[in-house]
Amino acid sequence: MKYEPKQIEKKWQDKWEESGVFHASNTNEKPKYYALVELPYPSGQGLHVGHPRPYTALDIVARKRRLQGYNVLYPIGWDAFGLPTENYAIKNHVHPAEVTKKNIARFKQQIQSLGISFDWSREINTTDPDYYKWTQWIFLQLFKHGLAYKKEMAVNWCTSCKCVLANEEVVNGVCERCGSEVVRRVKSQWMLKITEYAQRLIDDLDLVDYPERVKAQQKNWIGRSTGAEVDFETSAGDKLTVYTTRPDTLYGATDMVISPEHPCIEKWADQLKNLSEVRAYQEEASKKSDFERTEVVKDKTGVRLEGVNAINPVTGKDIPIFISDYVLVSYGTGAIMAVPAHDTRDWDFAKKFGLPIVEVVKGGDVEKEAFTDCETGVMVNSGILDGLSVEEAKKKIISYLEEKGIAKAKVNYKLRDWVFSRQRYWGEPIPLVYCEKCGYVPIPEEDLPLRLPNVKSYEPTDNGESPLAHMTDWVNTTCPHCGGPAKRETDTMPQWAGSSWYFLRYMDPHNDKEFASQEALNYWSPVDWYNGGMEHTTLHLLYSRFWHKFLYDIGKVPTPEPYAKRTSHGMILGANGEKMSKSRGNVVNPDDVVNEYGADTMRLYEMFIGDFEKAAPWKTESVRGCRRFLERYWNLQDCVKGDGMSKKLESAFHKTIKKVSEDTETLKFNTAIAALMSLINDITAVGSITKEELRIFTILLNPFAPHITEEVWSNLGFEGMVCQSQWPEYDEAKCKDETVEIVLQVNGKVRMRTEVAADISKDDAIALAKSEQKIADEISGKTVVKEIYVPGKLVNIVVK
RNA sequence: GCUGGUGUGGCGAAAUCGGCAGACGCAAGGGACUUAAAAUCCCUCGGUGGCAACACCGUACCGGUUCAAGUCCGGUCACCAGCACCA
Repeated sequence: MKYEPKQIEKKWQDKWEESGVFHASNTNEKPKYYALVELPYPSGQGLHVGHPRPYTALDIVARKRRLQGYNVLYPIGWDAFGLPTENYAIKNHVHPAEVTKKNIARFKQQIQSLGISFDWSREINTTDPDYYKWTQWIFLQLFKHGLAYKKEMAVNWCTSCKCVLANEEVVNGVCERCGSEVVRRVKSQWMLKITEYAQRLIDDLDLVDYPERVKAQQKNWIGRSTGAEVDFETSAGDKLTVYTTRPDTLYGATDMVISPEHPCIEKWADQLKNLSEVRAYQEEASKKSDFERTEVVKDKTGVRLEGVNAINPVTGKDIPIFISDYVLVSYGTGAIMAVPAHDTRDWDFAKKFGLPIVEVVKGGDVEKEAFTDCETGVMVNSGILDGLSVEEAKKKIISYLEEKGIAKAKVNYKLRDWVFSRQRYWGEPIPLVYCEKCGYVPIPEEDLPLRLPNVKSYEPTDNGESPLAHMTDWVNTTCPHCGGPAKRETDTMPQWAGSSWYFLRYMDPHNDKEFASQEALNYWSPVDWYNGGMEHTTLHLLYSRFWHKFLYDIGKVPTPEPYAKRTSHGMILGANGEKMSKSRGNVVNPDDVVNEYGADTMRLYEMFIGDFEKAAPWKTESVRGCRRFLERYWNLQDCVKGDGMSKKLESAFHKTIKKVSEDTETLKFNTAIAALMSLINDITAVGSITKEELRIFTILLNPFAPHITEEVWSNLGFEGMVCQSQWPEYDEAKCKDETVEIVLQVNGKVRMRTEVAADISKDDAIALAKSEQKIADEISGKTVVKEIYVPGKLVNIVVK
């Protein structure tokens, strides 16, 4: 009997689907387990070899949990709104919904060929009106709670997509998706107040089990800093407020810098002697893209505001005010106090403009460079602060200024609100109408979903309006509030909307009364294990935590955090170690691998390739090794002799059960497979296997290679399917061998190895070592200083 | 610059608490079987020296702690990812 994956894989996939073994139940006595992978975007290229890596990994976890007696939810769906589909539709004159349907069919067929144990009865699709009804509903709740607002603001505009991008979607000044230039444009946009949740998004990271790098990256992105806002009197008779994290250096503030967009400039326009110069600088700054403005290497530029000065509140001195584009209007108050001696940017600026540099923290040479160390410095030239440490000085100056009413402690975040509107067709319509009398009014919840109308052309427009704006029939409507004429919002939601809550829908996907029932939410929440890509750490992962916290606040979900545990997989690279891409010509299609080697080999190889969390290059030669292993396993069917556990293999089996059980919990699939390979080497050495041993081996291998193990299971005549059997237990006592090989060392150098009883005493072990001729020769004539015995490992005799 | 991470054979990689460096697999070389090839099975496989037993060296680099360091500590270099004029 030869191993022919083609003949068995489809057969078992059909049996699993027909029998519904992987369908989760919402009413079950068993403990629940919710395993989740990021729902894919069904692109036109189909699956590539990177997709199955996380799917297989959590499939192993899901299958193992079922064998351990859990009621497992392991769902899948499609995040199908988005630009690539829309662009393809425009180019080829097909409806995006048609493209989406086709792409999904292809993805589904490909994923199913891998034997992933998804519960297909809960499949969702973010572009399905029955789904986006609830995306719109959540948006309306955000709106009703004041967390969605419209704002005229400078936004990132992708020149090629002709669409606004969120800050998170701009990478190195270009569009994350298409790589085109991103410019600033002032537009009125829907915003979501994610900043209101900034602190909780940091704090609640303590509640969850995420990799350190994910937590660090999120904290970094939110960018909390503590400091103070300080008011400076100006010669114009008003106040200029700055934000600083170093209030301790206030005595060293010798000038002020405000951003070119700062409103004070308009206020002071009449008093500025060099207004035209100031205007010219503002004009220049406004033309620059964000990327140009934030390039670090470039020289500082700026213009002094002639005619208005500020007064340092502690030294009483007049100090000049500059405008410069190194100060951002969108952070803090858009104005800073410059302390050239203790801030590198202020130092550069002061050097360029010949401004004084006053040292107020001793410890460096401020003529050579800014001294920014907060740990070691001591305050000088600082009146009431002299002699204090930086930390002490911060506290003292803030309370001193607070008493005088000119400062207050302040926390700031780098995180900005989420730009939520897109000027494109293929997204969820924003369910609001604009009425001249009533303003923005939500459409009634019972009218949801607000369906995307069929348009003839999806072309984005150059004036920045959504293609929906041309559909006057659809746009013109009546105000749900006053009944007067009104216009629909024509922007759509960003792609991130649908994926910000999809994991909740899986819990109760066919509910038409609620996004999910309370019972389902209470039963399944939270997601027990969520695996996804690192690239989503500051996008999807942060956005969905925000939405979930909001739903928690309004009493709709039972837990403050959506995901109890998050892990991240590494990318699968081309054979040349580069990222797989069409242009590099190094793309491997999973269909080809499945065709040639079978899905089980494909799965096994993807798990064996290396550290799950690290990137790994694909090597087709290495795939063979996994196929060989499966064939050796297949051939064990011909070597079955006897029942029960054989003495020879007992401890090897217990050790392997232990190793595989533990390693699959810690993402070490590669070493779990290595352990199974070792066990097969042991079995081959013995020459035969009992039926019971093969039964256990089959269960252990089942989560990794589900098809071949079902076939062997049925060939052996066992009841039911392996995937419904029970995960084997190991006995710690039986994991130990009776004898072990230990190393005999002299002065830490290995001199020889010997077999001893596992429970040998220290004295006996050392005596045994000394009785060996080789060791005795080494130590003779020397003084024994120390004797070390590490049970099961080694004896070390230290001599002088 | 800041944050997090990585550095081990020809290659992918292993190595709970500091305790045999290189498990497992790939590739390569040799052998068996075969008319032959493929497949399979067996052997070798970090470096240097040696006929050999064996010895010495070896986990990016320099130093330290320790009976013992890939692992801990201090410093340096290189690479990867994220952030970056955020005051």
